[in-house]
Amino acid sequence: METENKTTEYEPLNFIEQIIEEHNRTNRFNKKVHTRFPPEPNGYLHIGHAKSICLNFGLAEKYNGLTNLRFDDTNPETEDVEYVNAIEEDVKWLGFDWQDRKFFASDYFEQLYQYAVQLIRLGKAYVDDQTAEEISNTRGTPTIAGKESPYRNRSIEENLALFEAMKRGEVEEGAKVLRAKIDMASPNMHMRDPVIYRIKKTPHHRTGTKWCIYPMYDFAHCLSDAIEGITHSICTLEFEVHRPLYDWILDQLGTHHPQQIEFARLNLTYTVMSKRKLKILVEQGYVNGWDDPRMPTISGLRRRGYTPEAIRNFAQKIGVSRRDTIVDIALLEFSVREHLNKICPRVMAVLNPLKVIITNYPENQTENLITENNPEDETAGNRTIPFSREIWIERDDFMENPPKGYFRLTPKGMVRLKSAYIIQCEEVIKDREGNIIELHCRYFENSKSGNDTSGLKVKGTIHWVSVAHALPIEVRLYDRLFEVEEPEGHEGKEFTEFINPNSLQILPKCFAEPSLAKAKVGDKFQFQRLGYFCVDKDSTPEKLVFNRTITLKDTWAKEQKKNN
RNA sequence: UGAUCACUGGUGCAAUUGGCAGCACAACUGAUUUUGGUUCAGUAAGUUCCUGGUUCGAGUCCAGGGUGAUCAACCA
Repeated sequence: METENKTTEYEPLNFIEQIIEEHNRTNRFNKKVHTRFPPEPNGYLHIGHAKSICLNFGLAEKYNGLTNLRFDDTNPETEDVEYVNAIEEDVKWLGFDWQDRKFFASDYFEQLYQYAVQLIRLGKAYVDDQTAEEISNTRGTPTIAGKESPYRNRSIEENLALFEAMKRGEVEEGAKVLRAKIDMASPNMHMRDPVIYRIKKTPHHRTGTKWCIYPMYDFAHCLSDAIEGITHSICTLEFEVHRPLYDWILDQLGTHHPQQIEFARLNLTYTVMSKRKLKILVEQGYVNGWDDPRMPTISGLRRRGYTPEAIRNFAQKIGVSRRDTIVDIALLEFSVREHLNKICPRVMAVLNPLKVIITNYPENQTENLITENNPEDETAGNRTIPFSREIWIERDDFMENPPKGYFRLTPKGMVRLKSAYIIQCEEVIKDREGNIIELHCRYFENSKSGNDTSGLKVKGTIHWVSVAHALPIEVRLYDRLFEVEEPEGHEGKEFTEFINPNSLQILPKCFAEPSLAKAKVGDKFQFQRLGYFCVDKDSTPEKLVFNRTITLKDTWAKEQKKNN
């Protein structure tokens, strides 16, 4: 019984929040927090971006600030509106709102140009006529200083005239660039007179052919942040070595000066995350598009049946730090299960059907049995399910020679049909090859769920679907896309060599209870005892297609695996 | 052989900033259960990378070492 004061509420802050609170203490940004999420519209967002989105919007929310959505569209060769739209949809779906603050770096091309002119006037930038190769060759290495360009000391007037000519399109692509004049001997390669403008005579998806010079990331990003009044410019660790340049440009130009803060990008076991590798998966046909449910893209996760809440909770749980780490995908899976368990109605569906004939049940009788929709949610209510003489059960739920501890159906064994009766297996019917094709069972009329006077005690309860009322459905089972925890970085081996050949299993002939007939694309259910499933967009009026989002935890399967 | 940044149970993050190393996931027991789910109770798991220093006291500060990551596109 020590001092109780230890338990006074103290919410630990992550390192970014600590920085923000320090800024607030010292009044660096007038106690304001204004972040931004700055994707380049050249690909689809993935779960790693989700971490960044949750961070940026979450921080602003916590400190009563704002977050801008800004497309970093300074390279017309790779960017497209298609991506702009997809990105907006994904951010919205995750539950974040940038209100009227959707911006584009291309909105600032004129201002950025003026800033570049100002830099030239300050004698801090020059036009270089060297080729890309020459620039590269004279940059030096981390241990050897670079060589100054022969064009480095042109007069301000000449630089101004040349840059103007570049802007007017009078210079060939690649013939000249604008470089910041910093220090060719800097131990930081990014400070060795970085290129800040290059000529590209490619139409831009928003500005068309108005511009033929485009700012480089380092020049455009810091100034876009400054223009928007960003306070905390949060980016990933690889930009850490860019920070001196970020600061240098803003210092020279004397603008508003946000604080760049770097954090470690998300890595997940059994997953690849780089845009380049995801692109390979799509383009080489390892998956069926960017929204394939096996992809770690936001659109893939959405189609797979993940919820925004699950992803946000996941982002919360993994935290944020500056260490290069790899998060166990089990944590993501835990997050979906946790949320889906709360919200999903329970239904019955049989994936690998085995027919059971209840020999002592009247031939043309149908009973409507009552069952609860969700034991986790009292308000979810009940529904009825039809029961009749012939039912489908899961093939796995019957074993002729069961291992110890198996408590489903066995020859002469008894089992409870969920929300229905206890049955006993009396006869196993096989075909000529010895495959089990049918089970003959009897049921105990007085064992009806909710009204059981049989006194029978059974260990197992299994799910079932009435044959006469069954709704045929297609089910797609997904497993991890890779067979190893870390598919990347194996010497002499491509990450594609680790692809799990069984990551997708299509079951075209499954049966669901009839209540599912009115399910719509995106609807989510727990198929009792099997997992969480959602209706895929490939569904047709004739046939619903379900994606398995994630299995239920299965301690029995785990035990069996161990015993193998 | 350069610069910068990181090292805390298997994994990811904490430790009220110098005061008894804790949470979650994963793992393992058991109870409950008409889902082998959920829930509940519990167990195990750490030389806080190493060595030294400062201090009454170091995961935290200092020095040296080790390991890892990042950086040499007219990509972002």
